[in-house]
Amino acid sequence: MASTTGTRDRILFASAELMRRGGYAGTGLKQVVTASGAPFGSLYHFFPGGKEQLAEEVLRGGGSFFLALFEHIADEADGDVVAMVESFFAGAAETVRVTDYQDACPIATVALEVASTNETLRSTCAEVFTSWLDAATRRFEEAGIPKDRARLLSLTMLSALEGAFVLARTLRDTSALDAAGAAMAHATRRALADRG
Amino acid sequence: MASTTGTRDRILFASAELMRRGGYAGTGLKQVVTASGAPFGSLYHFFPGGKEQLAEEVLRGGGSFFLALFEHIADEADGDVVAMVESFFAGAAETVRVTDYQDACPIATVALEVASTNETLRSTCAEVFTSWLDAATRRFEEAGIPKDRARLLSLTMLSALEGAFVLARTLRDTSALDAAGAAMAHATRRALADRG
DNA sequence: TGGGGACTAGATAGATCGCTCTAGCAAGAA
DNA sequence: TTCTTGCTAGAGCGATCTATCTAGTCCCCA
Repeated sequence: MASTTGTRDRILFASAELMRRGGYAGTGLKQVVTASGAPFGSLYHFFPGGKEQLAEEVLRGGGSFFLALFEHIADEADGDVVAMVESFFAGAAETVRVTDYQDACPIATVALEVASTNETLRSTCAEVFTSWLDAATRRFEEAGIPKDRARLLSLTMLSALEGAFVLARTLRDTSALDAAGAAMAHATRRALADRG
Repeated sequence: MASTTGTRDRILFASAELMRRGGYAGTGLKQVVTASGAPFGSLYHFFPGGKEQLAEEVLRGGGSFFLALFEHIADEADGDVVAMVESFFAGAAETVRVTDYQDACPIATVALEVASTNETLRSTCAEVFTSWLDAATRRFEEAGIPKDRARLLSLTMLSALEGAFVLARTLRDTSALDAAGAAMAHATRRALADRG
């Protein structure tokens, strides 16, 4: 049924936006039903596991979306991993600006909040981050960078991206993303130059 | 009065720990009084502005502490900014490990959470981040790196640190901090080599 | 046409939230 | 002593939280 999927998706979409911006504890289920226009009963019909299940699906959904975005940018760069990195950071900066410094990483806000307080959600976030790291590592390896080096480069790149998101949202300024992007492009260039 | 200051500080200390780990919305005032052992009445005696004032002081306190830590490490490195960067990331990784992946950046969890939901606390976080960036920029400049370049390097370094904290806490693994630290040490070396 | 599953709708429970209030205690000042 | 000030102590307010529960509606299919 079309409306069935619609309601469930509207709940997920609204939750994703609210949690990405305000965190897990900061997002109330009342807010979710109001923002999504869905009836309260539907929330527990589609997500019998309650708020935690809802958050889990939001995290996985955001993870898949971001992964797909990365793969798309990587495909477009067509093997040029330096261009890929530059394009990825530039796109991130653009998104942050366009959304008035509200939308950055889909899971980081929740990830930090639940890391010490909710083991289920922490491990979900860990899986998502790992899927991103695996994707980036694969692209770097395909460009000829040795496996270990590619992994370190991916860790560094994702760290720089996540941290720049924190600074950008807080300072309302994308210069951290610009600086981090330039530095990561150079690190990638160096890794390419070092390859055998 | 000694006990006066003691109670106030105990409230601040307990709040700092709880908010650093669980965020602003995720930390209840009941939790704070329980953890600190302070009576509820004292909380509003010392912090008449309520939870928001408490958070503001927690953020500023954490900011000062972290700044002092950075300055201490910078002093110990005695002008060698590469050693300073390496020592800073290594110390961060050590702290994260020792606290079982609970204590990393004192303000990042709250910063992400309030960036879009509480303008007062967002700007407090912005001031703290700016104070750190200023301190780092000054150290890089003193090592002979031109002002603009020093600023970009500081932005990149803080981004990498904050993001590596996110990954470390979520993945329960400090390899992001190790990778980011090595990359930032190299970026610093390069900035030094480029100087006039 | 009638039965059944999917979904809507919202009242309500029970706990917890931030916060206010009053009362009392301890110690220095007059 | 007596008064004042700073702090302790916790009951309790109204609001909001997550979650449950019962009814009712809709539509497909037999």
